[in-house]
Amino acid sequence: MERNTQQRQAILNAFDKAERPLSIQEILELAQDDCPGLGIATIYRNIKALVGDNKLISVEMPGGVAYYETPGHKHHHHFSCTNCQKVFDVEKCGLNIKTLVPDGFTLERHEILLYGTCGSCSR
Amino acid sequence: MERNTQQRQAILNAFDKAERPLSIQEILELAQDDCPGLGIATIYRNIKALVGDNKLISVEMPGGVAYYETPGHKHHHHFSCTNCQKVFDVEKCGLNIKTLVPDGFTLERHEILLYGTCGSCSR
DNA sequence: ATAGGTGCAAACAGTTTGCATGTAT
DNA sequence: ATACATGCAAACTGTTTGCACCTAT
Repeated sequence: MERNTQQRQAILNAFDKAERPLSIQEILELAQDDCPGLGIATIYRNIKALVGDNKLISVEMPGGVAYYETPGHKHHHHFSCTNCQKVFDVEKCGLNIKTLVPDGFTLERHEILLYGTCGSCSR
Repeated sequence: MERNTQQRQAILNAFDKAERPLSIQEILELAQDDCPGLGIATIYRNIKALVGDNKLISVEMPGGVAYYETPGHKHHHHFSCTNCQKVFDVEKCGLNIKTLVPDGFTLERHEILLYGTCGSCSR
């Protein structure tokens, strides 16, 4: 992943436009606005390379759908709208997760998933 | 889902034996001990029916793999071992999740996923 | 006896890969 | 010029479905 192709630009631009975690399908649709004809295989290849380079982070949400977001945010979690299926960042954390870990287990990381309806869908 | 078939017995028995959330593949392997020749389609059909009847609950874990567990536990969360891939219940919760929800969003439920190594793999 | 369940194989959906062509350097 | 990236189509993997046969009731 070294060249600066139109396709790769369009993919990164999708994240700038959206400002929230995106699924593969969402990335495809947004990036095709900039780059018609962009193929799904190119999305998968670029996303995999970008995740490998730590230029994107994957957020695996239930339902078997992976979302991706740009790194550099501070520690945060995710809210999944059960109506529109969009995923949003939740900036706060501050919970004492360590109290949950069973004896003998070693905690590496944690994820908190919130489900409900987002601002637009709650109205 | 009304009949009490050998296959269905073997599937439910797998959960009794395991006492932890199981993936489709884990269910298949355990249930085939009791019922050789059991087909994967039967697992999917039974699991879907049992979840529909609230006789099983699905726990969607990252990586696109769904786990299933018996209901009736109190509110709890899950620990996923990054070494052996097994999923364990975490009985405690008691965190104040509501403080995380953004303004205008409506929270329906939450899931906390812990990742690390389990008791056996930490040794 | 018969409605519902099973196993197999085919169908599907999402993801990955091989290959000839295109393009950024 | 050339090595890397793309688009297409084929291959794969996990899940679902159609259908003839089987079995619990």
